[in-house]
Amino acid sequence: MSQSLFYSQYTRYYVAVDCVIFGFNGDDLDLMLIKRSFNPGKGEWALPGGFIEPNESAAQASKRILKEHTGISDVYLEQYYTFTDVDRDPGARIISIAYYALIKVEESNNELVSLHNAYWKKVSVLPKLMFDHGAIAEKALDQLRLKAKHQPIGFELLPECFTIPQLQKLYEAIYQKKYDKRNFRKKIAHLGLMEKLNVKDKTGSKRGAFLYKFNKSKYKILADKGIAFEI
Amino acid sequence: MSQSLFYSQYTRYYVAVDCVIFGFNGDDLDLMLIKRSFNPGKGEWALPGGFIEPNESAAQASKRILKEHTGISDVYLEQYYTFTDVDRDPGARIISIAYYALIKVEESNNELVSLHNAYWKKVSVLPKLMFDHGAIAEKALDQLRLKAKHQPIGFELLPECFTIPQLQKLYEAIYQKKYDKRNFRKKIAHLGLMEKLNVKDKTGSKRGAFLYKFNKSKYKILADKGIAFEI
DNA sequence: GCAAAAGTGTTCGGGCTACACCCATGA
DNA sequence: TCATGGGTGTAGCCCGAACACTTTTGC
Repeated sequence: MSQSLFYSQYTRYYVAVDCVIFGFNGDDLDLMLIKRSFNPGKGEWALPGGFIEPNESAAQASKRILKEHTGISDVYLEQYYTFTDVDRDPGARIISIAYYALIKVEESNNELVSLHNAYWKKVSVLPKLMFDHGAIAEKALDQLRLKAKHQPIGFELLPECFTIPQLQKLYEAIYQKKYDKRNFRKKIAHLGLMEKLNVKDKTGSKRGAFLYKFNKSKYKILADKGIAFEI
Repeated sequence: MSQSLFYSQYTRYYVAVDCVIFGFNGDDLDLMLIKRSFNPGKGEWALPGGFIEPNESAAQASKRILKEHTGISDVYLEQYYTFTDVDRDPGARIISIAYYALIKVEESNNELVSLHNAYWKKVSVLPKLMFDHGAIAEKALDQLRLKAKHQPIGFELLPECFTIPQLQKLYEAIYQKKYDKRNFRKKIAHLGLMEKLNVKDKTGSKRGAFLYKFNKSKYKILADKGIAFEI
């Protein structure tokens, strides 16, 4: 085995990825949790996850798991921490590389979701999770909050076209905090990255609210110039 | 083996930690690099690192490596990314959990440093590194820059007592950017977290500059109240 | 006395906050 | 016509950026 040539005296470990999958339902920020049907941890709530295969990177493994659970292959994924405590899994020593994903819930395949015993749960009132998955989820939320301030990742949770009130509700759900709608609008407008469409969404109100698109390419040009996004 | 009870069908991998050790010499931000004396990668520049032992977490492993290379055991350490590309190490598949460390160079044991063929190299002009270590170091620098804006981690690179010009030079080295000294002083003073000592440091100038200490406990109180640190 | 670094204030503009009313529409 | 959410402007304050001269002292 060439694998052993230099390093054979060292121990090898199981390495898994765990995915903290965020979705936004219009009011709450949700997280996809699995009701575990097998041991260890049978009957408990857990994060979707799986072992890394020999031919794939951790990013590929988490994409695979994302696709298995939602049917979506083009997903915003961010690796944020690796959990290595010796006793974190009672079944064996497992090192777990954690990713959080932002998905547009309306694109996810509900049949696949239920097939995996997966449910959307509000992040504001999460149940107790198996092993250290509670800490894994908490840290994901911290990282999401940190990142969403400086990078336009919120849009990954919204449909391509969305209204300003929807966007505001999303940020309110992420930060668990109300914003003044006039100031919020001003800040968004000031970014200069929104394309207003001449179409209204009437699902949220009688009057209807204008739809907007986020101009990703314009953002990239600004980002390359070193101009910061801030929300 | 209980290790195999649930998971025996899965592959196990070597898991290492790599440490990006930052130090500040008064002018430049430095990084500790090893001139490798063994294969794979013999003769190339590499990050200090090592394999995780069965009885230790990744954090413990990186502390161990830090201590081996510098003699210091109380070190600011931050895990920031895990590198998992299948072919990242030509010798075998190795998953590497990367940490960056901030140390006070004056506390490090130079004999230990040279014993490991380690050298301090300016981050502004790094040599080519072995395997993906260049990318690992780059990402560490990105993370350091991100974090140093919002958390008082710069002080980990300075002696306990330092002057304002020293502090300014440190931030200039981190961000590769000059600051106006009047504005810098104001910003620092405005934090209200510096204790001015009635002692001057005369090593940097004839006139001498007053020494200060960072008031960690005061910072913690503010941080717990949710008051942000910003620099 | 001069070189070299330390130390100090003011002005201006932009962005953040706080705040209240009219608009459009479906029921 | 009324209830519901969409949409708009202004005033005050604070903060960050720009900018130049005096002080101290070792040589």
